[in-house]
Amino acid sequence: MTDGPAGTGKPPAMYRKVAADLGREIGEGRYGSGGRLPAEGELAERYGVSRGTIRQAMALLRTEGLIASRRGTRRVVIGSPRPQSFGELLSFTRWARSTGEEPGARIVTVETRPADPTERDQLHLPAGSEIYEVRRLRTLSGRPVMIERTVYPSAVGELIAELPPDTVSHTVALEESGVLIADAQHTIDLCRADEEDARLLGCRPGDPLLRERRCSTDPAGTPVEWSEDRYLPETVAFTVHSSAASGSLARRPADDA
Amino acid sequence: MTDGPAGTGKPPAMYRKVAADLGREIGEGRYGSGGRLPAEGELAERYGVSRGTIRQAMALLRTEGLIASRRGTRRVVIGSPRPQSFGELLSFTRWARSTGEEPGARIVTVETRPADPTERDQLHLPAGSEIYEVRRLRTLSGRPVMIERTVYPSAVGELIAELPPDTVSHTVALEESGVLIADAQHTIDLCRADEEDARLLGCRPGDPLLRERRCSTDPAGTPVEWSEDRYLPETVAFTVHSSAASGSLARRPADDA
DNA sequence: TAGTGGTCTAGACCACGGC
DNA sequence: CCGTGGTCTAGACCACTAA
Repeated sequence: MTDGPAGTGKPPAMYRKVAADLGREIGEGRYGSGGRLPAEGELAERYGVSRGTIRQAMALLRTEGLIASRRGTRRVVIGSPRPQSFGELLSFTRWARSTGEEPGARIVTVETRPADPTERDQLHLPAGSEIYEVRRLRTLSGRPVMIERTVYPSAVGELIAELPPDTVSHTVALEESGVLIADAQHTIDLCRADEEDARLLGCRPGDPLLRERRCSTDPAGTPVEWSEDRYLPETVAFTVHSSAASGSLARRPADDA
Repeated sequence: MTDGPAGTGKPPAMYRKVAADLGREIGEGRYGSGGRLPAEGELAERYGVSRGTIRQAMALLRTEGLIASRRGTRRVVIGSPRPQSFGELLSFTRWARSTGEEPGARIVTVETRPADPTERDQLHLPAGSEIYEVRRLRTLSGRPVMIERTVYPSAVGELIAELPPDTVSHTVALEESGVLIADAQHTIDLCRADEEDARLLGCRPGDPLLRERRCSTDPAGTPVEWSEDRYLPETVAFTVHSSAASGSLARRPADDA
């Protein structure tokens, strides 16, 4: 919830502290659902900062879908704090732990091969580039829930290949190697289990799966991974906030890829 | 793409114009994929505005997933402009038209009844409140693709009930009545077709459908609609951008509701 | 009318990246 | 080292809401 940029040890900016405070207070119900927040000026005085800093904090809370605002009236609470940070979105492991489940991973295949056209496009790679592909079966408390098929550009893949085979969280391992993820573009739709999916997940070929495809980039805008995750239904749902002010969700015609 | 607050006739703010310009230029490939944008100072001079205004524009482009930024280097292009505005996300009709398809709607049922607990919770209604429920079959060029089940609080429902029965876009009609939507919270998962879904969509009961549930609020934070849309697979996918700076997407344990 | 958020300015200092 | 974006300040004026 309203946490700073992924695990960098920097002292957080003031506006992040303010946003975190307000987010916590909103979660505690201090303002009630639909209640009004203090005015910008009042908060500026309370924290001893300028109005601009308060407004930065408010902008954060707004993109998180916690508050709505218009000219003329105080800001209004419209949501609860996300229990989930960006890190927990990208890392199955972190997400599972935050829900109290025990995450697991079983490597199915690891290979290096030339990137196909889709992979080259997603990862911004020139023709003929080699990529690393890792397929894993992910489990929650021992129960299979998802097939993860991740493609890394070779520079990143080499880091992955050196990990101990029992490493549960590749994302966390990459962070510890200095590979941070700053942005991701996701596509969510429905697909059918193939023979391999069915064997590993314990369902039948052709059974429907919830699919999330994702391309993640580092702070410099360089693609770091391209992943396709296939979930058993009844295990996860995705939630999104969108607003007229920013709008990060879109619908699009069904896939072809 | 980078458009102003839903169809209000106000002259757009300067930072929105700058963002729209840059978004268009990015779409035209002027900076290339992975290319660098002009520096803040250069843009401030070019547009004759202060650095703060340019930074507001950049913040917009950033939440849209178009650019990445870090201290020390110029901003980098990481995406293409969304072909889809917030309006096209909320309105099936507008979305369909923007893709060149002909949207249709067939009313299945309209009723008023007391809100159930889930509906009261989503719409912030007190116990005993009446709601309007509208079920419609949505089509693309005559082909059934989605079942829409929308619940409105009575004040909004009364407006809907007065519409001509052949009104295709309820969302647009509401806007014209002054009911604007500013924020929405979405949940995307997979569900199974019931008897009614199957009959209307031309599939079999139990067949998998892609489900989007949505609660939309007006600029004051008041809930305006609570909708559950069930799409035939192979007709749509959802795309989301998320970033460490803001993060509007989350994963959550499967549903119960 | 008084209070509020939306927009914008013109500065300042700092942290980081790349040369 | 210099250029860049990140953070913050202290003002200003306006548009809108609610009393």
